[in-house]
Amino acid sequence: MATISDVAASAGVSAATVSRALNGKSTVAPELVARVRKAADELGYHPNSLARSLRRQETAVLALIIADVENPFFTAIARGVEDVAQTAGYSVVLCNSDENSDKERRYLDVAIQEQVAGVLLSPSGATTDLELLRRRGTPVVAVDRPLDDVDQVLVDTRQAAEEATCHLIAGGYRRIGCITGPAGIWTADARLSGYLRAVRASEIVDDNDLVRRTEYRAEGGRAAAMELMRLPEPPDALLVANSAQAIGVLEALAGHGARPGADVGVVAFDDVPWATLIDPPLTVVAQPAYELGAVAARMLLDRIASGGRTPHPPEVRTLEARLIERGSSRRP
Amino acid sequence: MATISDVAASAGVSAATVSRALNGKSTVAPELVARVRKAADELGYHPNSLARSLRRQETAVLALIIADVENPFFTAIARGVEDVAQTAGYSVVLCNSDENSDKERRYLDVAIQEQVAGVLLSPSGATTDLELLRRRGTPVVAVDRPLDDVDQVLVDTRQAAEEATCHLIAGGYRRIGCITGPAGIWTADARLSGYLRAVRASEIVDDNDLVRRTEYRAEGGRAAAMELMRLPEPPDALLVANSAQAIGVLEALAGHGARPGADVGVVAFDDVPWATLIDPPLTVVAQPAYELGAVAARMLLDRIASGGRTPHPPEVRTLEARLIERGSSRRP
DNA sequence: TTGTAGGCGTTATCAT
DNA sequence: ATGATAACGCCTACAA
Repeated sequence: MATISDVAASAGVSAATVSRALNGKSTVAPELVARVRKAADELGYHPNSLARSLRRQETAVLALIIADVENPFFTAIARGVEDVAQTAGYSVVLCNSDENSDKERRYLDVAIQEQVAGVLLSPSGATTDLELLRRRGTPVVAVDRPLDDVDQVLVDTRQAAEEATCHLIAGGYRRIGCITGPAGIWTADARLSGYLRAVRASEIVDDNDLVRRTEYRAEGGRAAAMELMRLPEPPDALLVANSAQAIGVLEALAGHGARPGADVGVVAFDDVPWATLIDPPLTVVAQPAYELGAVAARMLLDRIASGGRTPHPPEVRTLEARLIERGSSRRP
Repeated sequence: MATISDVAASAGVSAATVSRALNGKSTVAPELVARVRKAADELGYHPNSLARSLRRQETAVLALIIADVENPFFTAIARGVEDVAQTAGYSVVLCNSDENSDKERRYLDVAIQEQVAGVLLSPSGATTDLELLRRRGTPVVAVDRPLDDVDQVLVDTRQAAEEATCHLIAGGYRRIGCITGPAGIWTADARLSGYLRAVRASEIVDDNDLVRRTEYRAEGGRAAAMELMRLPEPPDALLVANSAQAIGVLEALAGHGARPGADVGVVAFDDVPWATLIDPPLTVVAQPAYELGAVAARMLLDRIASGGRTPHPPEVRTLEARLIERGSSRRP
């Protein structure tokens, strides 16, 4: 690996000049720039990013901490982040917090230790402590879930849940249940809140016992749906807050011989590729996941570029979700 | 951030002693070790990994280069890698090559430049050039797809394809088609080869025109299935090499009013969570993706630990896939 | 056993 | 505009 001094020697200048020429810093004679460029090319010189980072006290790496790598919603976010970061010359370290505050904290520690340039975080709990990052001046952007005093990119998920519930009501369903995520996870709370708002604004049954909170996994959805369907007065429709849960819910309904749409209306969050393969096809709330990641990455890069000079207060961008009506929320 | 000299000062020793004490290197007086530990704890000292890496010429980072982050098969691999790496104190940088040799090469460059400790790679083409990595002595492990002269963790995918095809033959299907990935991708070739082997060993129709190669995406699967179904003599069963393709295939079959199982037997690679949600449920070849990642990561860490002293020649581990028979490959 | 000193490759400061 | 020099934080000969 050629170093900066190799290039300097080859171009007949000092290492400092090479550095300046290659970084387009202060004014270097155009002729020297050309000579340096040529020498660097010939030697196949690439600056050692470790040394550079050590010196600059900052790496060209972003940390992306998400709750579940196996959830397509989050991988779509990751893709958005990656595409934007990539073109700006940044790498992305993907960290899987597993909806676990401890793991999340550990990854935040790693991020600090690795001196990443910025952190993208979808907080798993309410307990995220950003003090250390703040002290270092490392910018943070919250993705999909809010966080105090930092830039945020969210989905108007409450509005989406309300709309989805209204859609079920309009379809003639009257005992609508809600299966959402654990308390403390913002998206879970927001979806519940939107659901409640729609229910209460209408004449339909408002029964607390039709609400279930469970982890964002198939198993949770299955258990919740089974409980609800065993009720003396089971729901005639379900709003499901997450696609993994939806898998469990649909399995449970099948187990009960209840047909989506005809017997139990179903709307689930997140558009999944298999939504149209099942019968009837699944009505979903499609979230702009890729966009979420791309926008968040851009905000983070802006903060990084502005170098902690905080030229503007924390900003909140809210993207819209889109209801895609299919057979599972329609009586034949 | 406390540095090693802060700790040294606080413990009343030299920085060198702190380094040795904390790294458990050569013999340091037990009493001093204790004093250093205490000082380090009190100051919340964490070694600066940048400086350490610059000095050691190696980082505690693994690069994982996969073909598609949105494919659950690869995310499961990633999880396996991550879990193993994590417990060994390594971070993982996840890179998405998009089945694109250029992107792959770019990421390999990044890996070299970032001086990662090792690379896990599922090669997108046949053209992967490892010369630079080799020169640096960076160990490489191939995952899911082979690569010359390096450790490899593969699935016996040809065998699995053969078995799946035999299963279809045993089910009474006679014109079995095969939709596989692009030429040059090993898994695609191996699956085709297993399919051909089974077909040729039996008495059923062996027609080259029943084979289609297409990208590993839903769109590719859809197009291929449509073509096949429009044939004068369409297939009565399909072996599909990938779950994304399977989505397209199933959509195409539905479009043709062909029912999986009854009209067209279907077996697809990769067990997906929604396999049991569709009607009839999808017969799949379940690959041990998580295991694949975990085993590969362990092999890589072994190589790293042995520090290029190449104590053993390249090793190939082959894991078994499992056929899960469901309704889509059964005539009612 | 412990300390001293040099260097990993860059970049920023200070001269010139 | 350019060059010499120091420093980022750590590790490891080598010396004591």
